[in-house]
Amino acid sequence: MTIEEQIRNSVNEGLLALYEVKINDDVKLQATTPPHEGDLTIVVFAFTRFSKKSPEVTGTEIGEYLVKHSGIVSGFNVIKGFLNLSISSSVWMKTFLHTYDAIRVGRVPVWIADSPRTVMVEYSSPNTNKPLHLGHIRNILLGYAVSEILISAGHKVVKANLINDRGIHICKSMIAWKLFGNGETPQSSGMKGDHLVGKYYVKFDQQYKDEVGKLIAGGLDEKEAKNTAPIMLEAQSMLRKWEAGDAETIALWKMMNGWVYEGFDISYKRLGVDFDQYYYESETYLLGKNLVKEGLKADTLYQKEDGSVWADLGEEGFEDKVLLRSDGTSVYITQDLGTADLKFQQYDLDKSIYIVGNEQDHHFKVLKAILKKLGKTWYDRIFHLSYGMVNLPSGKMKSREGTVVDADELMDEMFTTAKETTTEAGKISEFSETEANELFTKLGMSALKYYILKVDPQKTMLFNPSESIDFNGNTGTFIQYTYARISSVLRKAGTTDALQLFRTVNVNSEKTIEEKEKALIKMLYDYKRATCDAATNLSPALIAAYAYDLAKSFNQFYHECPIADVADIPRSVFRLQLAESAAAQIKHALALLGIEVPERM
RNA sequence: GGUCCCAUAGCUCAACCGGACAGAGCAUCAGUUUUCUAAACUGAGGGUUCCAGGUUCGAGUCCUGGUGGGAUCACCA
Repeated sequence: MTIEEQIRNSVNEGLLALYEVKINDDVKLQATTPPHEGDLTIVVFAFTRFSKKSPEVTGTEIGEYLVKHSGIVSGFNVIKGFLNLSISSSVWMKTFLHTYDAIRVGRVPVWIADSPRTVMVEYSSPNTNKPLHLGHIRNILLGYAVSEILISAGHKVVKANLINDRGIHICKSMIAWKLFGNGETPQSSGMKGDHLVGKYYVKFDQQYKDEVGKLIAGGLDEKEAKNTAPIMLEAQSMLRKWEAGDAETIALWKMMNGWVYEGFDISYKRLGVDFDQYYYESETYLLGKNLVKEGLKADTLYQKEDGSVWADLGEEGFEDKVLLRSDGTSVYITQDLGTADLKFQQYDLDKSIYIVGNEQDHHFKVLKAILKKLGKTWYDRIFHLSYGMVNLPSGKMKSREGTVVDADELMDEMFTTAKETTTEAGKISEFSETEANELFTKLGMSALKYYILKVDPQKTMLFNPSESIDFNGNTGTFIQYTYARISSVLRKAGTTDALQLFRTVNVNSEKTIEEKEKALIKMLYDYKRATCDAATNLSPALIAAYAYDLAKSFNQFYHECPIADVADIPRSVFRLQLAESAAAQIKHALALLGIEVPERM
């Protein structure tokens, strides 16, 4: 039973004994805020209606009861309606020893869900016509971290990537390459495949603008010019050929997509993320059509005279939505209906999470409404994890204005900055080149990942390229530094005869503990709450906040308390165990965010 | 225009289910190293939580109305 549960039970008993009431809702418990003395605080306003006494008197009565009967409360004070409880230090010691028992054998105690679920997390989901950018990075890091958090809570997670590998936008880069590429390949140009294809996507846009401009100058109105520009007509013709299975077009498509996948794989590997299941839209885009046909047969959808098929969403408060064009082809949402269904056919999913930007909020509401209409009982298990955009100081990233922050370039820059900063610090002179490069990668990626993941997913965030990303303060690097520091202490203690027994000796739970030691124990204890909150809210930001608080708490402890001191072996044993626990939890928390720790830096 | 989201220190972000004097980091200023890694630690200054009402013992948080910003409402994806 946790400390909180014990307190709650005792309070309930106390209310029964003192005022003869049984309350149904949970007792409000919170950590005592610093200026006040105590560990946990109960807000007693809610109980005054039972006691018929002032908040102060009520608090005092409950406090007295808890000291007498709970077995873990050593003292209390009441300020206004707040009952501040001090928990016996032996209770804190016992929680720590319990934690350390697990850590000693390589397990970090985290929150585990009562019943494990099967969850799909779809993330990344790129188009195959351009390289990944900063927006994708937020998506990918969120998807990976959310998956890892759910896995650590005991759930079975399928990491999925739905690749948008077909459609008019893919044909645009294909036609531009065909017209202007002169057979250029990643090998011949030395360009990463996704960047090469992206180059032709840009080329298409330039050429298209050019042609539209000339047509307008030649007397056409804008709409007409846009519809009749030769390169656009060629792209459309290419899409028709693709859909008809034209061998030459398919070959070109396969070749160029292959380049893109090679490029993406490199980026994914650098980001340290992986997938269990790939879906390709070229293979799933027709599935939705069948659902629509069934819906039409069942009369849950309707057809207009021109042949187009619609969903009536009046009841849901939305406009009607077209699902099949009058020419019988499917639209974007139709494909999504199909893949949503496929996911549930393939896996027995309790939850299907989509990591997709908040610009698609409306799309997902409509998607669920249509699935409901089609009689898919699982429609409610779909969850859109809607995250905010990443903006620049100048505003939105725009590919046409060239303000997009490229993922690979950004990672390069992070590496370089890590290298410069580390070289300046001058602590790694004995590192081999390979070791040094590994370290720069760990530090650079950590700075980037933490910077993005510490922000509440839901919120729009700002990225300032000129200020780049910090390595001091509330950063991934700071947390890694704390880990490396602990490693250093443990390493040295491990080679000292008198101290190395910290790994085998047991600490007496009746030992007195100092303020910073207790603060650290409380932080360590808090990890279960943090992992619980992160898993239930699907928020890596909560893990980031925890990791930072833990690191800060350790640094304060480190500053004030000698850890490895041969003059006081029993004390050092305890502190080394504390340090080892902090290191293990930091490592675990960062791993949930996809961040690796260095042993030295 | 309809719908949805957002607004907290100069800047970037916190604040669990409505709880105490709204917290960190960066930046600014002042300190700490013969001692376990100073990428650290300690301290100072910095706030009408966009505005106006309301609910409540208590509101940054909930409700109503404004202001400002963003997204979305295609036989685009």
